[in-house]
Amino acid sequence: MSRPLAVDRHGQILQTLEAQGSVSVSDLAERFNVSMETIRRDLKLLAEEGRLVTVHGGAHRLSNEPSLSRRTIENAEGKAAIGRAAAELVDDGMAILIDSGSTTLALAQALTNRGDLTVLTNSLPIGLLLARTKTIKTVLLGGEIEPNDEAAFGLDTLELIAKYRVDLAFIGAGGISETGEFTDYTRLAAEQRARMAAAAKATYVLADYTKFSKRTPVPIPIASSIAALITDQLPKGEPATEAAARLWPIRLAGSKP
Amino acid sequence: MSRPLAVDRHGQILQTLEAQGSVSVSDLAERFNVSMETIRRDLKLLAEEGRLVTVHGGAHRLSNEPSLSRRTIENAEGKAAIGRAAAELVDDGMAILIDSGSTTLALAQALTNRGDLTVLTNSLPIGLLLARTKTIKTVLLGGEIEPNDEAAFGLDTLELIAKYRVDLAFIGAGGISETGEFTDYTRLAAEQRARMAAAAKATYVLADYTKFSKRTPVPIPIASSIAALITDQLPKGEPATEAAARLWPIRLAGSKP
DNA sequence: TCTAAAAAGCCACATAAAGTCACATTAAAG
DNA sequence: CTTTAATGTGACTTTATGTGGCTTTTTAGA
Repeated sequence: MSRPLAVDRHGQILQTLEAQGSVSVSDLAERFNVSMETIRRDLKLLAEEGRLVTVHGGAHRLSNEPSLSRRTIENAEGKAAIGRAAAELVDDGMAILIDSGSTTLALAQALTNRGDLTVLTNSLPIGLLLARTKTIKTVLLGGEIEPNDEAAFGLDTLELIAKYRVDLAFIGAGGISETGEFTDYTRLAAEQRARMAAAAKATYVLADYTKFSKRTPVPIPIASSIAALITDQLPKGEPATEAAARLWPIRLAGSKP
Repeated sequence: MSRPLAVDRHGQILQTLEAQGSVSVSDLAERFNVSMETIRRDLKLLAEEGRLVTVHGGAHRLSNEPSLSRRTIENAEGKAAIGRAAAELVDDGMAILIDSGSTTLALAQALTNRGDLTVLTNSLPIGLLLARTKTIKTVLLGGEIEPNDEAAFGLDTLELIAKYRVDLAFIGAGGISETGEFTDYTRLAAEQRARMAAAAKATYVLADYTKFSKRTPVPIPIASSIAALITDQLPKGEPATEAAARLWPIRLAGSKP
């Protein structure tokens, strides 16, 4: 008795996955008239090839598509406006430093059609994005990668930052405290952002309006002054809003280009 | 007794393949009234001509859609096999170093379902891929990004490499010389790969068969010895093949260790 | 929140289909 | 009539799949 080709099954599994987003082991077993074990072996194989990810009970397609990672960003429009506003501050020939984060990623996207720039970043998505332009010289500040940020943090990163001097630094923040200070989730991240600021002649903080209502534990110890906070809107009623306005110059990014 | 022409059979096999995407050995044997062995010989021949790819039980046409990211990768199947073979050398708890390149990316893909590993890499796609697993601790060896490799090279990278010691290093190569040495495109890349090897207790070179016919200008000055060259097949007639086989132990991916 | 049943996963083993290789056979070519 | 290329055959190896026992995860109910 001849046996149906396993590759056909694999192809159809991937095709189904493409259409439906996810598949279950039991459905596939029934559909192809094979045992669940066989389907599991198929999925395991395809997962090893990086064509899907297995989950309990089945598999789903990998969410590597840039559309998805962008789709999940909170307040994407506001962040894009901030990114465009920040990009206007960057002149040709400058060396700049871009911190990790979704807001700073928007800045990087606004810079992709530029040339003659040197950009230092600890963010993998930003580094990859800018390197692909082939016109922007990109330096990745390496170190241990924090999976949630998809960026490098740690001793190595701090040492690398110390080796460079840039014209501008664009840093993010985890939140803004009632006293108007920028705060972060961890001591390390806060220190690293402070060092980034110290390596630049001028530092801009990029934070969209959602940050005004977020409280994170560690203040970022910024020694030098901040050139400005760039944000999209100032929420009224938040104590952080007025306190920050007293401490730093604020630039409001125009929403539409 | 007259015998039907083999070329006619070959043509019809390819035609069927074009229409159906895949064919099985047993179907073809029945259809042409020849033995399975004959069909296998046909498929093997056509596969060597690059007109189809054989799979267990039959064959399928190549130009399908091998996923968006790996579409442009030459000899993706061979590289995937090398990646899987290399992944078998990695035990839980190890710290390993993975060089940039499409072959080493295949290794990273084969490692995505693993945990309890520390991986150092200078490649952005590899770093991003492994960081997203959230189970593999990833360290990005930063530096200036080479757009074509999407990986970091340079003084910073060299200094970072020097700070680490790993169990295994997996490095790529631009080509293999007539004397069996591994070669690279630039002096810097060659030096960096040598330093990677020096940071590891054991070093494996991953190079698929296409490298045996590529000549690049700079030999990689590997001081310590190479544990093995992992490749998918050894092209006959290439002077590099025999020379390399005399210099290094060779592991063929797909065969047993 | 805890607990037990159900579902899913994993592993080792069994088996049949598929593959490989050496050698025999046969048709075509010289 | 020999030589050669293609094909078939049979022994053996490898691969794919199924099965059953056991563990892990999920779900539902107390």
